[in-house]
Amino acid sequence: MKIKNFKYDEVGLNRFFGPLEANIMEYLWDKDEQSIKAVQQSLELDKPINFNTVMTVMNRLVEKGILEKRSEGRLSLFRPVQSKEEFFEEQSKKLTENLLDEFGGAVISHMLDAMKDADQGLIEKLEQKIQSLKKDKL
Amino acid sequence: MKIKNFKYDEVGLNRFFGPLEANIMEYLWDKDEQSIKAVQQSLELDKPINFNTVMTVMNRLVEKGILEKRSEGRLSLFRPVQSKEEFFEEQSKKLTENLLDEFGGAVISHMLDAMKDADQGLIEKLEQKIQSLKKDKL
DNA sequence: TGATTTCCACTACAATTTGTAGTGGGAGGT
DNA sequence: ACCTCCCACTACAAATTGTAGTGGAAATCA
Repeated sequence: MKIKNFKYDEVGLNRFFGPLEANIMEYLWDKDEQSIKAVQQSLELDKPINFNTVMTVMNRLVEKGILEKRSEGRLSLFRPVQSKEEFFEEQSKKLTENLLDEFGGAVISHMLDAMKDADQGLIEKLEQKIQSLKKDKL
Repeated sequence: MKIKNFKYDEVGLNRFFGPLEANIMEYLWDKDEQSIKAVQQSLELDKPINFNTVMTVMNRLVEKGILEKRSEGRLSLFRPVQSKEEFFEEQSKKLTENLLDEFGGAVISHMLDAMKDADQGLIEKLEQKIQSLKKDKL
């Protein structure tokens, strides 16, 4: 099932997940494979959270293909299918492709506008990339 | 309220709206200010759609700040706040900024990768943009 | 062994979003 | 006075996300 939405008005993981989901993913990406209890106890440090609530959301993340579930005896252990880096890599790639498909050249303009005030090095890098791309085309 | 989500697995207006909302917006962007009845009758050509259904969704679009509502006697007329071009311009801009904020340079790489297989004209355009950017910096 | 604790499955409910549609009221025409 | 048209208000359904109860099975403890 994977990710379906990119939220404008959130930041980081919250762009892709609900707030509780995001906290769970954050923890699991930090700690790798963990039990529900471990996750729940960690979240509990912040504010009270029911064990069953955490369990339900984690199981839903499994259904969505975000987490993997493994049984160790009667204990269930959960782990992200992708690393955080892989996840962000994939999402940024998909979003970029989606944006280019949908809006084409306008995205390029916006991108350069946004970069103009910012990173000069990025523009250099971009230029080099373009040069090498042009060479490939010949 | 405005737009909150960008949907990966849809296309065009359906990335920003539900399917009925999208049809309504499509029609209003084509025809400008229209009554509910006019919209409903147009949609009806495709498949049966209840007048009240169209009305409810249009009123919600007003609440979201997408449409403007005006009363002409006892008739209500609706019109998009932005032109379709303005809308896409704003969304692509916001999304691009969001993407750069969130993922930085990775987006540039993905962009170039995506472009490589595709649009040669886009690369030219990009190069020109960079040239003019570099001039501005001097 | 019997009681208690731990962990999980199953189930259910609430809020939000989007599509759907009924009821009823007021305005205008016949 | 009646009928039609348009709208306001209300309600319900599916999906998504957060929340949590009940109960069963396994492990632990007395």
